[in-house]
Amino acid sequence: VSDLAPTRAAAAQATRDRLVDAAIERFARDGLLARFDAVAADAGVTKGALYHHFGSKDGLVAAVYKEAINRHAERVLDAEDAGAGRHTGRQRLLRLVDESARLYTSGTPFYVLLQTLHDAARTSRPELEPIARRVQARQREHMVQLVRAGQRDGSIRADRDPEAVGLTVNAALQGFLSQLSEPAAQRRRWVRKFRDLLEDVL
Amino acid sequence: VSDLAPTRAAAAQATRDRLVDAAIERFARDGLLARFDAVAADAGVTKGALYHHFGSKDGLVAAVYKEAINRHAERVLDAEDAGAGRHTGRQRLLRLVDESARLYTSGTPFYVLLQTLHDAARTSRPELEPIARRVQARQREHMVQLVRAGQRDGSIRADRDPEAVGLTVNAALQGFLSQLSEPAAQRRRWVRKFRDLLEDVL
Amino acid sequence: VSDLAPTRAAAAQATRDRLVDAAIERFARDGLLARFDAVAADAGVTKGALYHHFGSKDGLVAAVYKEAINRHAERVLDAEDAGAGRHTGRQRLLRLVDESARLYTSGTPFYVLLQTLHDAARTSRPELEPIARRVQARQREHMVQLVRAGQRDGSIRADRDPEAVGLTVNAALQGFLSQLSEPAAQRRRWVRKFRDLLEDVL
Amino acid sequence: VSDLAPTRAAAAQATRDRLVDAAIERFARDGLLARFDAVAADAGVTKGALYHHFGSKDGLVAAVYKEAINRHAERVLDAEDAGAGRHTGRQRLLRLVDESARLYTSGTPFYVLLQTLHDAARTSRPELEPIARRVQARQREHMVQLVRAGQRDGSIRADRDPEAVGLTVNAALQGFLSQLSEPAAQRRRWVRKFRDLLEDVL
DNA sequence: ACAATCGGGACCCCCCGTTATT
DNA sequence: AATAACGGGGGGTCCCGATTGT
Repeated sequence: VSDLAPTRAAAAQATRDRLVDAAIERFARDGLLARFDAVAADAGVTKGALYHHFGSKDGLVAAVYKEAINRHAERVLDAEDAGAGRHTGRQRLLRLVDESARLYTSGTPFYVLLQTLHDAARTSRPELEPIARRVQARQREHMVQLVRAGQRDGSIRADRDPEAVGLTVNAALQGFLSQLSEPAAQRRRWVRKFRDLLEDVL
Repeated sequence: VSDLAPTRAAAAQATRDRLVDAAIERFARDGLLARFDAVAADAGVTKGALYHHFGSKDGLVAAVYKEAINRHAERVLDAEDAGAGRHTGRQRLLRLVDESARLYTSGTPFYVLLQTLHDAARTSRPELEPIARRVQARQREHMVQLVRAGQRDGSIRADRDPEAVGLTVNAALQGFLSQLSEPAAQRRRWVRKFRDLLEDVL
Repeated sequence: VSDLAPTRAAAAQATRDRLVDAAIERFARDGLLARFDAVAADAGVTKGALYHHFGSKDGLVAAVYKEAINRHAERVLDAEDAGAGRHTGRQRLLRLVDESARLYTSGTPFYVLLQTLHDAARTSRPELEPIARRVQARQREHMVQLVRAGQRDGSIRADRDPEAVGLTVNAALQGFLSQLSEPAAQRRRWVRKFRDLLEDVL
Repeated sequence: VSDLAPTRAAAAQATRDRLVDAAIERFARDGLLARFDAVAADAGVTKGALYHHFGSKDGLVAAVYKEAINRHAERVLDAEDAGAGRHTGRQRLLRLVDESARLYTSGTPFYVLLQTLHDAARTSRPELEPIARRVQARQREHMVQLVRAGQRDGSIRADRDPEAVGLTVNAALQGFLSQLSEPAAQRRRWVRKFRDLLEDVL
């Protein structure tokens, strides 16, 4: 008749989503060491449900990581193509830099968490490494593609090695943004200086 | 009296050193979550000694962090002034990049640990933050100084903003080297490309 | 209507049988602490079905115990009357000893499980006790009957107390066969020695 | 000066002993599934101390098993040599049978526990197997020795195979006494009948 | 200075049972 | 009849720190 009444599978999916959301918030505030059932309690269910959906705490962390990555990617890609006027490779590259800086320095719990997850993947949680590798590779390739596009449309100097430029921009951006201990204003100032240098170099 | 026989204080210092060394090795292998008495056992003493010297586990971690930073700084500064010929700012900057890359991609437990400590300082262990801030600040300033020196001796283009260049090099280096999941060869290749780009830009 | 098409009830019975079979295998391998849904998964259904058929885990264990006892009894009684020639009480008694030894030392999961269930009935699972008592009583009586039959047909010395002999044979057999930790060959050697002694004593 | 003040090591040993005693009582009443800290609480300490002394619950169970075996062995060996008059092999063998029956049918928690531990060693707790094997082997050998001694001193018929007799007595005894579900009076009656048969056969 | 022992809390895992659903 | 989601409690492990002794 109608799907006004949530079907079984839909309700389960909703629960799962609530759990991921709750985990993002809780992990962002308390770190990845946050208690297992605190997350469940935040989502209004019990540990049993959490265990049912994710199998273990590691499973939950992995799910959160994937979800966080996807949400960030969506935002950044949206920004890249936003705005009026022409979209040269150079413009898109700079917009990506700006938007990444804006988001990561926003100080929102979400980006604190995302940074934490990236770190954990490299150090304390090797099981997240494959996920991290994939997202890093995708990001690097995307950067290099933007440089190549810029060279094709004439907005970026053709005598630069596109791979060198793309990788460097990516690395510098990461380097700047991972200095979480510095105040956001400071980091933004650095990125601006970096951006100006970039304008000269491209 | 005489210090031919090792004084009580000297013996204590020796124990303390052994503990720090053991902690570096153990943390490098098992991560910072390694057990408190595993470290002590490695050093041939018991937990009591550790507690006596460092007060708490956090105290030990902090001591290890400081020690690791000092050891790294020593090595890198040595390399910067090594070699024959003139030591222009440009040369010293490039040597610093090379040597940092060499060390961090060496895969030795020591550098795995150092990276882990940097990460922990910004995410899971806020008490390490002050230490991290100081070392980062020193590193950034040192980079900028090298660029300025290069501009004074004519080895680096004078129309670049020295702060922008120094900070960017520092950030990019960190970005490249923190990708621990990538094979060392890969990371070294990236740094080489970065170095070539740098030669053009400076 | 017709029962050409398997009726609902028949399908249910088939599921029940599959569950018992799966439980025998799983319990034999992992012990009675095996997980509830592991059994169900082995049978290709979920926990719910198990709960539906047996009410609880204890219910399943009890059902398995009864089933295992029946299967064993069938085999042993078959063997007792097998073979050509006369079937004196003595012969039947010795055949029962031989066959029991053969089966329990076979090392098949089934007999490992049967032994486990006997043990559990007397220690950790008092609810199985009534079942165990019945089967033990039946076994003892059967032994004594065989001795009495042997005395009637002249194959066993008449001056022995039939109850003493029957109970002792039963007990000794249990004692020998419950030494699961010893290699089967060892246990079989013991039973052979016991059999030889028995030939002299009967 | 004096050891009135309990030295450190002695106090620790006392704690350890209290823990073993508490575990014996608790396990005897509630089975081996008894809670870890219930034992500790009974002994007046906390889980931490228990963990310190035995490493794990399995470690505690193993320690309890060993201790229980030793206590039983002491009692039974004492009884074997007790009483006035000559100590022929035959007498000692029969006394051992009597005393074992008396103890195991005493219904004391201690012997319920001992039986439980024997069972667990063969089924649910393979890590106890080595301990069980050793004690069983010792018991078997002891039985056979008694028969041999009896044959040497003329109290037991020389034409019996001593190994067959010893092993059979041992096995039958185990078989009788492991029928925990039967009332003690019943089991004692059986053992008496067995004893009478034995008198005829030896 | 260092050792040995003990206190104690927190947390994840585990798994059984039940309910709503088809 | 059978499923899948969910509730919910309990236990062992772990490990830091404190105390007491030497």
